[in-house]
Amino acid sequence: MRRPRSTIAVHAPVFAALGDPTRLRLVAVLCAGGALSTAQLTAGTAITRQAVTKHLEVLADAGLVRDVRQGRERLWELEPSRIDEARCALDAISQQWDQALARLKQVVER
Amino acid sequence: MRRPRSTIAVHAPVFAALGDPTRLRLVAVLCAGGALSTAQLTAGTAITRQAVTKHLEVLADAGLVRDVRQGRERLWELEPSRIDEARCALDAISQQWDQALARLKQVVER
DNA sequence: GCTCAAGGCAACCATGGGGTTGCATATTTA
DNA sequence: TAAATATGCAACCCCATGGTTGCCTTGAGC
Repeated sequence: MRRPRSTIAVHAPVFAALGDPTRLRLVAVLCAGGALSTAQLTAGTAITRQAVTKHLEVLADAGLVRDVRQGRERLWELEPSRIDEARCALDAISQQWDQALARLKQVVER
Repeated sequence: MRRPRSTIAVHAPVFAALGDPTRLRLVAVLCAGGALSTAQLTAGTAITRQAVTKHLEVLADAGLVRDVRQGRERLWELEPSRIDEARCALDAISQQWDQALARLKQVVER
């Protein structure tokens, strides 16, 4: 329970940000739709604009999303650089799991 | 903001479970160490056994981990079937992000 | 049977997170 | 300029979550 401490400190906030249904949905929408304003992202949601704003800022703090001011609008888009880091984190865990699965199979089939 | 609702409902809890540093560390330890007892997982931690138990049960509720009683011990191990589902979720999001990245590059390089 | 170690259970606490309302501010646009 | 739109800010609420302590139960080993 020692080695991956730094890795964990980096990746846990990303998972935490993705761990809310509303935020995961926002990410999905931004994946599909490019840059959208706060109002656009609020439309079709059952919650308030302020609540959506809070969620978007959580995603921004996790580095998953970025906001650009344009006139009176605040446009939100995926953060490309951080997204790749997040992908690496996911891949790392996937590989760990692969190895664990391989070990389990060995044990079972022995 | 409509289509991926069911997918999201399934995957968000998994990310939420991984979104805590303590739990992410527990998963890493179990990846590396096979089945370990609650006491073993608590050793080396700054928190109480009961706290560790709560975290492990959160992971179990998310389907990431499973417990097996053995004598007076409670052994914890990764849940193979659910782990694969989680991997699929991660891959799905990775692909979404890949597509989003591709679109972004097209826009930038245009 | 006794003793010790591993857990279970329940109560309790503090904080943070998800949401809301109300009102002020800044841009468009007619 | 006036009206309408898109946000910002701050206070406030409620409850889930991460943690703790205290005490009881159960299995292992002598």
